[in-house]
Amino acid sequence: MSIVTNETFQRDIDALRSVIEVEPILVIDVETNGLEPYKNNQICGIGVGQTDYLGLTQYYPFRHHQGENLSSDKLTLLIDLLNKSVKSYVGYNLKFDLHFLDREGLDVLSKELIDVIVMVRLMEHSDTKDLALTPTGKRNYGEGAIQYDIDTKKVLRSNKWNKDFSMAPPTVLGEYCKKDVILTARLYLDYLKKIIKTKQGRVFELERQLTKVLYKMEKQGISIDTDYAQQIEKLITNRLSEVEQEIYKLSGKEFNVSSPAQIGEVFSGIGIESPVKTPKGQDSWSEAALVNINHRLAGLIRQYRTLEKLLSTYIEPYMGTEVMHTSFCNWGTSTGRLSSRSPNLQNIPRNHFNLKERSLSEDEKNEIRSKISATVSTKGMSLNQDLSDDVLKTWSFVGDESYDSTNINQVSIRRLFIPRKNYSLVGFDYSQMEVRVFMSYFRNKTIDEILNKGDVDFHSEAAKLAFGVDESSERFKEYRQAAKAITFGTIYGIGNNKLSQQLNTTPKEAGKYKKQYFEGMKGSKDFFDEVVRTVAIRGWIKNRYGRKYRINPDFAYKGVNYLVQGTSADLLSERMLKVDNYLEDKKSNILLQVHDEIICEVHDSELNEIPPNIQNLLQENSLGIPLEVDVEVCNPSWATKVPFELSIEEDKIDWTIDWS
DNA sequence: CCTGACTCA
DNA sequence: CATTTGAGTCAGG
Repeated sequence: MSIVTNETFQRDIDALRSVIEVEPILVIDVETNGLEPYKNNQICGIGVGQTDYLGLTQYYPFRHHQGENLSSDKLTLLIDLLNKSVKSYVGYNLKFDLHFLDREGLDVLSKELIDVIVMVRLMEHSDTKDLALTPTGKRNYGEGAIQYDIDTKKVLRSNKWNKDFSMAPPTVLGEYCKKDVILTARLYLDYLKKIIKTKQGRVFELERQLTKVLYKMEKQGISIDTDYAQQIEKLITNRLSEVEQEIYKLSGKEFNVSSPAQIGEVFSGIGIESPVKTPKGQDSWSEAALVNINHRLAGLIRQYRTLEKLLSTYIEPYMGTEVMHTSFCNWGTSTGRLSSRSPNLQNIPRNHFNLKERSLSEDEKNEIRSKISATVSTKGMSLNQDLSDDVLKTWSFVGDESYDSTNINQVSIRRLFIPRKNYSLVGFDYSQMEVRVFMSYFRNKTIDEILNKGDVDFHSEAAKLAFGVDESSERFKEYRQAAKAITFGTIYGIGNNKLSQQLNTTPKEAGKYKKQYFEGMKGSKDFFDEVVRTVAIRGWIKNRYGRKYRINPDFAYKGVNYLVQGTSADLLSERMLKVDNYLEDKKSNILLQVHDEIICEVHDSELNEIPPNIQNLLQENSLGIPLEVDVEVCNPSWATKVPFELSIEEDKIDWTIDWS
């Protein structure tokens, strides 16, 4: 009997105390009334267990809407015991549970945190997407091991308790929670062995420490300018209905502009078919298709989609939110990158948007034409006709990174993100990180010369090496573009077909460019071939941090991408531990990570000292790759970036020096 | 190539 | 009828 009641509490907590005394490591899982610890959700009960899953498991119910809850003084007693005696917590997606427990007074930061889902990621096949507890249990131990989950979910649903688990009685939810604890413990022990056996101890240690750093970032959150959110919500809604009305007018009827099927009907009504097909052969109404339709309706639909997306993804979730807390997953990707959820703060638009259509000068039209062809070529499309003025005009809503806060017709999503009082947001951005890591895999004299040039344009250097041209050549820009496409194509593992689309040439021609590139970029071909050969033979490779990738030999080319992206990711994770350690006794904090950059809040009193030190910490690395980090101050918001400069305090200036 | 959020069907 | 699922689209790297 280990659904704890008021009557058995003393005996149960004594039993718990004695197992912690023997081994101060505890598996933990909380049940809650929702998924948002920083909004109104709370725990309704706490499950604990030994890592030996045949040992003790208990469920302490506190806030169920039916059945027997423990009195609140008992919650205090339990938390006190944990704070005093436990050294390590083990959990499945552990940060989630800890955010809730933190609010109940649990000491998190002085403990060792072990997230089993992170361990599972290190061992699973790279193609495995669903790492949730029950699918993982099923993969490892079969259907029987997770039957309890299926059964309980059925009960919860039939009673309509599935939206809010605290509606269920402790007898139902407690048993369920205990079984989750047991399954977590079993996975922990098994995966610990697997990680040791595959010699991934180092990368696991990195991930284990990273878990706490991410936890701190999530808890800190980032401040939102709620006034600005309200302001642009209104502006965008108004603009959206203007656009909507014009779409209805042009198409002669009202319809759901979000529905591709209905867009198809409207276009066929005015005798237009899409120049692009979906993989299934239907008419596509994607951006790449709409761009090629010389009709104002196409431009307005693009605009409508963008405005809708802004509202639903980037504005509504922020309304009335003073501080936004994301969740970083260090188990979400097959390469080892982080991902960010609810909300995703790693895909906030960089560019601003213009809400007012204006007539364009010839210069502006040409600017837009080149913007369109750039957009189109990166998506592998070609532009097959010139657009008339009324269509071109619909493009005036596309902005760039130069947000102007005084222009009331511009809106920027990054403008929502502001520093706390007495802080500045400072961005630290690796320049060409993945290219540098790629080159580091086949370092030789030629490559080292490029890597050590400092702030260099890699694509130009690659063009020079591969095609024997220099800046004086008339066609240098084309060659540079080709080199850039091949570098990224190789890193991403695209084929000649897709490469030829990006280069706007035939696959055969693309193959020729690629051959030239590999010959000029000494060592790159050997590296590429070696990766493909290894994956094809034995089905796995390891990156520079020892992270193992199990890859389907039919897609062996993916290996290069995994190595480059994964090594970059692990390198940044490793540096984040150093930065976190450095900031421990400071007022400043890391807030976000966006794959090749971190964003920190730096206290005014530390603004001269900290940015250069973080820059140095990020540039150092155990792989000896020459890395360049740009430091930019984001003031007054994330929308505006200015290169960092030391601010000189007047009393430190030596006025006796004659600068003339 | 690697993601996550939203919408429709 | 409510809920889940896959595809399509688009934001970031």
